[in-house]
Amino acid sequence: MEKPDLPAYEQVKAFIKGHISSGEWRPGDPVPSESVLAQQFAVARMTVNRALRELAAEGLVTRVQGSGTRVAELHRISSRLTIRDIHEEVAERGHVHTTRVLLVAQEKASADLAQSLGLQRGDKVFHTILIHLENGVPIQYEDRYVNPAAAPGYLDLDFTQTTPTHHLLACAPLTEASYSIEACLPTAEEARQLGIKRTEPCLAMMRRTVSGAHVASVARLVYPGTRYSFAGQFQA
Amino acid sequence: MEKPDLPAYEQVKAFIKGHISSGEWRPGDPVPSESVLAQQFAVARMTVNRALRELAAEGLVTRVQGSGTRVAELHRISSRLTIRDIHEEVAERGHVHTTRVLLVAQEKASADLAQSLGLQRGDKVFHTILIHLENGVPIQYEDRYVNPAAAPGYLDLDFTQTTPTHHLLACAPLTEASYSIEACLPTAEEARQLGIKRTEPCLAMMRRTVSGAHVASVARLVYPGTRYSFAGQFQA
DNA sequence: CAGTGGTCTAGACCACCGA
DNA sequence: CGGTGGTCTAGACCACTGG
Repeated sequence: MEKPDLPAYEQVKAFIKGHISSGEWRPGDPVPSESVLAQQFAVARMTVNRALRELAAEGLVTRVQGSGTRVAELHRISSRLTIRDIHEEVAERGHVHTTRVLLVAQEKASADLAQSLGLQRGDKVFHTILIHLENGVPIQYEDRYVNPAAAPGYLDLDFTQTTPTHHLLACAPLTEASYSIEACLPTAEEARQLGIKRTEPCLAMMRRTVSGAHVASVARLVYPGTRYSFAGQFQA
Repeated sequence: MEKPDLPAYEQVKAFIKGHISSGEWRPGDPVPSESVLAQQFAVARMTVNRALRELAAEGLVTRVQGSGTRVAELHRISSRLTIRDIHEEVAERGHVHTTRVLLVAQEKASADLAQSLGLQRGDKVFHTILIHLENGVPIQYEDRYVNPAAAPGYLDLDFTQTTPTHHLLACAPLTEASYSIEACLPTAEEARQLGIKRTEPCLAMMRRTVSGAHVASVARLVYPGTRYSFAGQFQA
């Protein structure tokens, strides 16, 4: 009795999922129409519609108006990669997060940086460099530029108490973000601050966040390869 | 006239999204109740319900039965990382994908491997090692173990014509997958086959796929850091 | 208790597809 | 053309929350 009274639309979903994951219905095969399923389960078509709509959103089936519903070609495994505030992430592991502040400054934007932030060359930008530690061990080197228009009070923060991410999310509502992850070797300075050898590979994430009309911030986050990994999973 | 007749539920979603991304409604603020919005837009409550349900699924609002709907704390930026068949990925860039086959063998599982695949130590497993090339340049070293129960005919494939991923998806419907990405240095053999120096950092993805009751496959995919990166983006 | 969201119904009209 | 999915309605009952 593990499913006392699953909602009807969940029962329909489970029915379809079962046939798909058992291999009985193969990619490309048609799924019974909404009206057929509605009769079969003795529920309203709207209920079946919700079930199929959610399965489509999950990528398990594809739907074409006028044509029908089919089992999706599962060639793209897609999973959510979640990027979180590092303080929360460490705290959730039951560990202690501390921050070492290396630089808090106002600078003039270089041509490249101005481009990234949507500013003019020479415009003022905020620049911080921090080391994040988990139980005293460095796990991230954070080199960040912030658009003053998005977070005017940024430089006045006490970064040992608040992470840049936390403040930026609070004061510049996030509308868009992009990132890329690659492998690299640390610079001399990064290696020194992270306490690793220059030959130790690292994960580098470049992240750019947009808030409304402004690019809020661009950051380069370097993680020692032996102390960090990105993980995720996918469930049908 | 860019939105001739957006569906009603989309209009409600747009209304809410607008207030959130403009910063007018801040994280934690209450969103008008379903009945209020239904009156305001002169639509049925079901329509508003769908709008709010989808916004909740997108992570923009949180809903608690009996309490209400609130603007979500946007502390987790979450985006879809899509894992795709490398052949498709290369083909989509308009490039040529080729494969170099280094090993196709049947082996006895070591204790560790048996554990990963859900088998007993000494059970037979299939093992392949391939190099994937994009326009003749090595971009991935694929070291894969396959559970014979999930893909009995695996060893008979011509891996210069079909990728393991492609065959596995076709013959063992995917129900679950997990992965982790980390930075590493290549082994001597990996470096040699990829044509890189042993000091060049790489991205390594460990991937484990499950099909129904079986673990179908575990693979280690090594990418030269200078030739590959994972990228994604998030849109509010 | 009144208000909220969670679910469901039995209809309906429409746009679209394929034969 | 008939069948499909896309959307919508005006009700309904329920479980849950908060004061």
